[in-house]
Amino acid sequence: MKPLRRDAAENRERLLAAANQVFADHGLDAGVEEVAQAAGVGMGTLYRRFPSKQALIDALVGNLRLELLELARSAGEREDGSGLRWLLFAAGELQAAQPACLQRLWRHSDVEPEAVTEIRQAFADLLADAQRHGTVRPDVTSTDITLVIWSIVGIIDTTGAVAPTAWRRHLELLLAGLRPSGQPAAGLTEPALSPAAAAAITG
Amino acid sequence: MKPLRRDAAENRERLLAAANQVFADHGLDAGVEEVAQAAGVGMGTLYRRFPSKQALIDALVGNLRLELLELARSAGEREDGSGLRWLLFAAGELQAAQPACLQRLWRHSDVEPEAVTEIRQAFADLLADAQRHGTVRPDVTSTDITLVIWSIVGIIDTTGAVAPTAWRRHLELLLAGLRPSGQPAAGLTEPALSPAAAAAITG
DNA sequence: TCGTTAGCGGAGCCGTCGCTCCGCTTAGAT
DNA sequence: ATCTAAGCGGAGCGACGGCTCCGCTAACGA
Repeated sequence: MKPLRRDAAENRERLLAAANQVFADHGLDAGVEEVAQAAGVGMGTLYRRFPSKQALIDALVGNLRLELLELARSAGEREDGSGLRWLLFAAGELQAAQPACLQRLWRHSDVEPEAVTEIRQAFADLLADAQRHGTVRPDVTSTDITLVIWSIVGIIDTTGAVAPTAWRRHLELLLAGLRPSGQPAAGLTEPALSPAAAAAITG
Repeated sequence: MKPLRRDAAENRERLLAAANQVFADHGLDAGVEEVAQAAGVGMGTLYRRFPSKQALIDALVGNLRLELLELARSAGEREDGSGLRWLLFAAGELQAAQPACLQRLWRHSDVEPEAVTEIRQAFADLLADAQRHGTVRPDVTSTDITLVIWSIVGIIDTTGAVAPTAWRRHLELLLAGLRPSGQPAAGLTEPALSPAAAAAITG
């Protein structure tokens, strides 16, 4: 595998950035021509670098999965039981910042599969850790954490364009649901979604 | 507006049922021809009854909104503070049973808009009621309930095909997050999603 | 029973979008 | 400075999906 010519490598990066932007703005249904134009290159260039639109999307998904893996590893270094909460918020930030391929991120897709399993394992370990520290109620399982992630994805997908931080409020409430009996509810730091914003989405 | 001929009316119903089925199975991207075949009618019949694919979808959305309005009204009759919880579960059941146009249900769309506002008002009233009864913590606002609904939609959208009741577990945890400080956490009645099912979705 | 007309089916039209092809350009080695 | 092959752009091809059109059928009032 010879290294790419300098201009070609630069165009590749531009394409990825443009695709991220375009798909985030107009959804994955956006046309490839729009991506090429946003990157300032021709269709030929796009298809020389990525054999299909799907491959382009996969590249974005792969990058995102690797970034998430990074986060999962740093979360694992925390030993005080706060890693789970930290990782959930960090993952939320990442996803809210790059909402282009959210669905694909957590659905069956062959890119970087080992990253996904390692991330899942990290979440399981962090959950056990939190339960050991008494931060999370004992009847919660690791698939419940998966549900938490999926729900955040759904919230970002719905509200992201209008209220990019609304997912935090949702996550805070959800984490409150994971607290053991007897613990007082933590105050909510993220302000509630404004009714106007909600109306803008629901119509 | 003259009433439809008997066979025509029957075909209209068949089309709605078929569309619901097909869209639920293959998403809204499913072709109109598939819908027509599932209904056992020709394309002409479909387009005589519904001027566009969008109109067909809107009809489904409208029906769902009206059914939901029904539920919201019955929930309002409960005066013991349990209406909110009841309505959330009832709405979840309805949505899980008819996942065809879930996204459109709660997004800007001009069909039956007054139903949507009435439903939203009902949720707000039920929330106030629950807070008066001390079932829900006081710092929760009505847009938080909107977030709850959106998150359920997201969960059903993700897990519906593999685990049609997983959303209940999620809702139970979320409701636990709404409980005031000091109240013990209610036990979870819905079993956790199996790791195998989760893996089937995430890959 | 008979006539009228709403209703029916499905081949095909047309716009869209993913993708390819090929003649020109230019980075980078010698 | 020169050469060459990797890279480039964008017109255009083919497939697909929403929608239309028109000759035939049958519901239903008289």
